[in-house]
Amino acid sequence: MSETIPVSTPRRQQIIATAREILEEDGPSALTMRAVADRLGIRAPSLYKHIPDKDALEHGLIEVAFDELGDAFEAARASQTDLLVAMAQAYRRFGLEHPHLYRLMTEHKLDRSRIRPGAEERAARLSIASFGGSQDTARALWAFAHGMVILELNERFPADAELDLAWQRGLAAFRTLMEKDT
Amino acid sequence: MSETIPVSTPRRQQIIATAREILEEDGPSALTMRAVADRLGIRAPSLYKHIPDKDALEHGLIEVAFDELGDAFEAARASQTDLLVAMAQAYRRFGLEHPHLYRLMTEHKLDRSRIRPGAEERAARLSIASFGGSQDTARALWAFAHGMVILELNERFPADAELDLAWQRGLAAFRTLMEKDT
DNA sequence: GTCTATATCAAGATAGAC
DNA sequence: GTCTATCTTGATATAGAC
Repeated sequence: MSETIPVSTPRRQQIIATAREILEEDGPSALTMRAVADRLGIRAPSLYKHIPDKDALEHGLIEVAFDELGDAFEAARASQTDLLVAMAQAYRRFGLEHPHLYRLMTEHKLDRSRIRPGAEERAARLSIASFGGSQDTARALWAFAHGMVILELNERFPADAELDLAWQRGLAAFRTLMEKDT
Repeated sequence: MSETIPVSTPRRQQIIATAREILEEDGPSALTMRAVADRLGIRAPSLYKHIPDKDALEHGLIEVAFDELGDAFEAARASQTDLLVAMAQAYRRFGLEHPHLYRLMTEHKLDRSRIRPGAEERAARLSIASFGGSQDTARALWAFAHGMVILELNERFPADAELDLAWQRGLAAFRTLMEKDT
């Protein structure tokens, strides 16, 4: 017999915000129910009156992340600089400024039934709609951007690699392609 | 007072091979010292006579993975088809055929002091030397390939996405660029 | 909505005997 | 080289009182 827990309450939002602080500051291994409770000044079991389980907590974080990435994309679209460059910069900046959050939202399969419908779609739509390329090209471009961000986060490029230049080369490649695309 | 354990013994290789089976079959959460020992018919503590700790075991797996990826690149270079396409196919195939191994070797920072010097370099050298592009372009291309593989493994593309086409678009983009490169 | 107490589980690793 | 026994740690989650 499982209790029904409302999806959105102030306390729940507070728990997710606290979880986010811990994740961003100390990484995923520090994100435990106990750590969240400690920071809120309560005991871990009390959390379960507000949120069903840890998985729900993580999906709450993913939801927030998609919302903020969407916000970043909207701001980039409004900027006056080259659109492709502006969107790429927004994406890269988000990843570098929120590495643990970025990993959380990209490193695993996503159970879309556990996040608010539309959260992911909005970010995807904003990123794709800006370009003239085909869907296939948009997917390839996303793969490039994700690869650049995650390999940088994982420190896989040589320490002296000029990643700004690698971004430029990649974007130049796709720009050429999209001008030829539908 | 720590015991010195030889880096390469038959038993050690056997342990790593067993660990690989478990990782590939059942994923990282199944890869425990106990599971490895069970499959070998011994007790977990006995493993520590042959390998220092679990981290060493994982780095042994990463080493094997780089060696095999290097082999795949060599085979691709010898093929008669378009080089860029052949290398990309080899990379993608490796990732899809060994998803857990691929994740293990790419998802984290790499402590290069714990793998055999040259293992990573060989794979990198084989992949880069084939192209005429700049280093920056090579890095962008790697990011594209990694992004395509890991997003496919994480099922992030729509189920009906035609990933062959996305690969084609991305490779076409980089090909155009490299023809203009140094 | 919070608490205490507890169930449950599982991991990596060491000591010391044989 | 393998064993048994054990240490140490830490996690998610539930029951039931207040």
